[in-house]
Amino acid sequence: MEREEKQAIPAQCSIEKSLDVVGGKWSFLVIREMMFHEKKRFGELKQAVVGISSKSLTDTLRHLEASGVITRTAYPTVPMTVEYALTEKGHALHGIIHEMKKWGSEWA
Amino acid sequence: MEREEKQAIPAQCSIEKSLDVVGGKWSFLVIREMMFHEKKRFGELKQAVVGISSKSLTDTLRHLEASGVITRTAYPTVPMTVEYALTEKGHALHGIIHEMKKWGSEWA
DNA sequence: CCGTATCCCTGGCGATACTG
DNA sequence: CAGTATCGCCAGGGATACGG
Repeated sequence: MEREEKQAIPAQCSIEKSLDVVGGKWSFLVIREMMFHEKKRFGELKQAVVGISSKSLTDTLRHLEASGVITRTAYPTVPMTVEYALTEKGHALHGIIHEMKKWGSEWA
Repeated sequence: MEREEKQAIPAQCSIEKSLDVVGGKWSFLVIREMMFHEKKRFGELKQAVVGISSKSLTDTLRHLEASGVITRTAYPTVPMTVEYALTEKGHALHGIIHEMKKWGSEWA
């Protein structure tokens, strides 16, 4: 029987599940921006998240989108216009963001 | 054009400051263990945090210690005994851990 | 404007062996 | 037991160029 899963990465506790979504290097910073602005375009995010490259931003956005945390909406304008927004699941991350801001301001 | 001038990379908002402490790959999982057990020895942590290597655990512990989140106490027994514990600053991370557990259980 | 496609290099690990 | 030292892999991510 499968009593034993992979010994490598077995038990997905709630924290591990969260980390799988927002554990990336840039995840929190991207989400933070979106939480404060409701809608964000690619270029705006790239400017706001200081130091991120196009590739890393794309990767982060794709991952968050696949995780159901954000939505991507493309408008057939010329040039192209794309807007990203938090889903309900994404907005629910507010508690974590809030606690991190709080701890960072008090202790770090 | 009239954008708020955020300093290049070192723009340390509260979230970035938090990430600098607990943004590591294993940080949250190590802290989680210590938050539930008050005292933890090296070997216990290595068993509890499934998949972590000695090197990564050492690196994580050193970083957390340098950040003032945990303390390291070595007892001159044979063989050596070392205990790690959260500081007040470390215990203050409870809010973040709690929110991550909550979000992970509800959404992930 | 919003990406994707390459190239390439760093460093983050894991594995192993060894020490106090 | 609790690390340190060393090697080596390979994925992450930066830089650049280009396509829709």
